[in-house]
Amino acid sequence: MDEQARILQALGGVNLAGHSVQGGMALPPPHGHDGTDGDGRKQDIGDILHQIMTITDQSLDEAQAKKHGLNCHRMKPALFSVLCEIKEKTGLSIRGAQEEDPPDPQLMRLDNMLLAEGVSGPEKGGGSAAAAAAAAAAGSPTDNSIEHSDYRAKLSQIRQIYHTELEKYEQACNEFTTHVMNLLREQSRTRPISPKEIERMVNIIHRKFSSIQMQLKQSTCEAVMILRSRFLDARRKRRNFSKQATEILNEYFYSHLSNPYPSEEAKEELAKKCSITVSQVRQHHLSIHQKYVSNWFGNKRIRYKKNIGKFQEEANLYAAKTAVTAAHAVAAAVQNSQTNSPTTPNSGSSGSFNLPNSGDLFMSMQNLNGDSYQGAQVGANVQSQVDTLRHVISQTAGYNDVLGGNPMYSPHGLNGNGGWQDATTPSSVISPTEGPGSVHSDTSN
DNA sequence: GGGAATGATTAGCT
DNA sequence: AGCTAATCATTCCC
Repeated sequence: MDEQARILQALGGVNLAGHSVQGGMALPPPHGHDGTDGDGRKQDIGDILHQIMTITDQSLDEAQAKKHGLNCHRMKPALFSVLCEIKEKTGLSIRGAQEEDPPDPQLMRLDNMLLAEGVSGPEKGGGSAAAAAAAAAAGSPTDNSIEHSDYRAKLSQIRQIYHTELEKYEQACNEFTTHVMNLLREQSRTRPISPKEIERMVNIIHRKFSSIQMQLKQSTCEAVMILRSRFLDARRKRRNFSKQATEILNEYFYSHLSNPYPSEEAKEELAKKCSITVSQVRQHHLSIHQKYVSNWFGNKRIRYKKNIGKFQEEANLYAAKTAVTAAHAVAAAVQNSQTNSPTTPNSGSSGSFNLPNSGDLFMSMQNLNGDSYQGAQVGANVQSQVDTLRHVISQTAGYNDVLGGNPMYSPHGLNGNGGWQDATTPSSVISPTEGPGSVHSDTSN
């Protein structure tokens, strides 16, 4: 500051102290001093300075004329360099404060969300399978897809608006920026403006515009959320599976009671069988139908475990149902085994039962489960078949002992440590050992 | 209308 | 990544 004043004083006796040069503040006209003619030159310089300082306050035409006049002034080069020097000194304090601000977390959140919702990202291919990833709405395929297309139409509407607006903003921003830059560059011939300053100004402009963009993004997000809650939060709007589907799932569940964890393939198969036949959309790597199945099994397991007593009847029902099939299959298998060599990995050769074709019983289990569960798992599957058979046998009475007496029977599907086993320990469901009739004696906790 | 049933979602765990 | 357990939200059924 002092220095600035000193320089100016030396130059023309005009005291600038306390005034920001770049601020473009108008100074009181210097001729307020007594116009002692002794210094025409001083007066002259004062005038020039004053003109420079107030150049931004004038109308364009006026300024243009003045500028021209200034540029032609003989003292201009000297004055200009001095001003540049001053500027350099004062400029130091200005810059350095805010260079690169870190990305705004809120903005990032908005961006992420827009991307996730498919608003800001690349256009999703019109392919039939593509767009629907987000929409995991339950329900029948038909109204599902109707809701879908409706949703997608609305979403793309939003998307379009968003993009045109964004483009508009960007364009406006660019226009404004170049305009300001031109202006500043133009002025920099008259008053000292460093490129850095121009850059700074551009940054300020960009920041302003991006805050406007943020508003756009925010309202877009809001719109999407509303849309979502209207349509897709039909995610929560559940719909019961068809009776048939539940039946199929229950069949699988109770016939695999000792290990009701369908493999991925089994899930897919089940989903297919349950006629949830919308296009296969991959979520993560799980088809949404598998997800339905997974949900179902998750719920089923937990609810069964929580209150086995309540499900007893159902268990019996399905066990009987499937066991009939099983029995047939076994019968056929026995016949076959006399001619064909057994093909299954004989895990444990459980008792007198040879179940070479057990895999056919429930949706070709060999393929479904054998692959991923292997070893012990195969044992578990065989086990489950045996469970079913035992159950039905005990119910139809008469054959209790064929299998019943075998104490090694308790399932060993996973292990003993608190997993599914504890709760399902079959004695409750299948209870041949408890003697006939006591099947239902098992009450809740 | 109200409770039971049930599909979906979530946090937390492994 | 898949599971359990708790919970939410809707539908079913009396």
